[in-house]
Amino acid sequence: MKQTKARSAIVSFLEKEHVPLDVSQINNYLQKKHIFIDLVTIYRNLDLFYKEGIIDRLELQEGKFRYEIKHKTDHHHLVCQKCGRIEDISDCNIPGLLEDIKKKKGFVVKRHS
Amino acid sequence: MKQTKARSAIVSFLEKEHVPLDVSQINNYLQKKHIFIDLVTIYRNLDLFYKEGIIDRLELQEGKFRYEIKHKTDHHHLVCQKCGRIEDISDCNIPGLLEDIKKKKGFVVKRHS
DNA sequence: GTAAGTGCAAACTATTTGCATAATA
DNA sequence: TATTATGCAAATAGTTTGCACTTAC
Repeated sequence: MKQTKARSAIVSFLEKEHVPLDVSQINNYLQKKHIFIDLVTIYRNLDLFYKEGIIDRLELQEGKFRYEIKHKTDHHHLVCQKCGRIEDISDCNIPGLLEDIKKKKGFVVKRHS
Repeated sequence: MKQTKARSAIVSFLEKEHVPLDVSQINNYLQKKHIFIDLVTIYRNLDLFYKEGIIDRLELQEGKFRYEIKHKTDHHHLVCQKCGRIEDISDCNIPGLLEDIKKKKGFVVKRHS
């Protein structure tokens, strides 16, 4: 993977923010910083980062994807219905649940949301 | 809410199937049964059913919504990466988790996925 | 009869693809 | 220089809206 202006800018924005961002938020931020990157390039790089396991991609019932730098610890998101604020929760005993699922349902969970 | 051919057909299909269906699956089924309902009408009725609490709406990381008749018991979905089969899991102690979230984070969970 | 539902056309949002040009290693 | 990345245009998928016509109650 080559290092480019587009990639550095996108990754460092995702690292700075700690909430899941959608493509238009990323685009607006870059424009404000006078870093001009085509929307298509943003999409392509987010796909790449996602496939490489650098970022997570999630849906929060909005009909679009959001992206965030992969945390060390697994977690989920709380979204305030009034102000849209997003917070993390990380103590849901996911590993125990995944083990249960494997035993009871025979599914090995590769990814969840 | 008035009873119409479109609504009966959509609800009875959702009741018959027990997996979350997307709009094109619903549309294909209706066409096969020679029940001709505009896509827009399907969308409008699914929105209505969702707002009325008759059905659930979920996203399974596909970039689109799926709908299913609201179960009595809360549950989540296992999606097979190879064949796309969807199964339910219902024993994840969600009520306990929601109680924890209220205490620890101050969020009252109205809806989750 | 009147309010609510539907179809059709068109718009809109999110995302993807093709191809020629440009930049990285 | 060879490969990979980017920009621009255009296409596609999913969903929503406006408006005139139709149907349920």
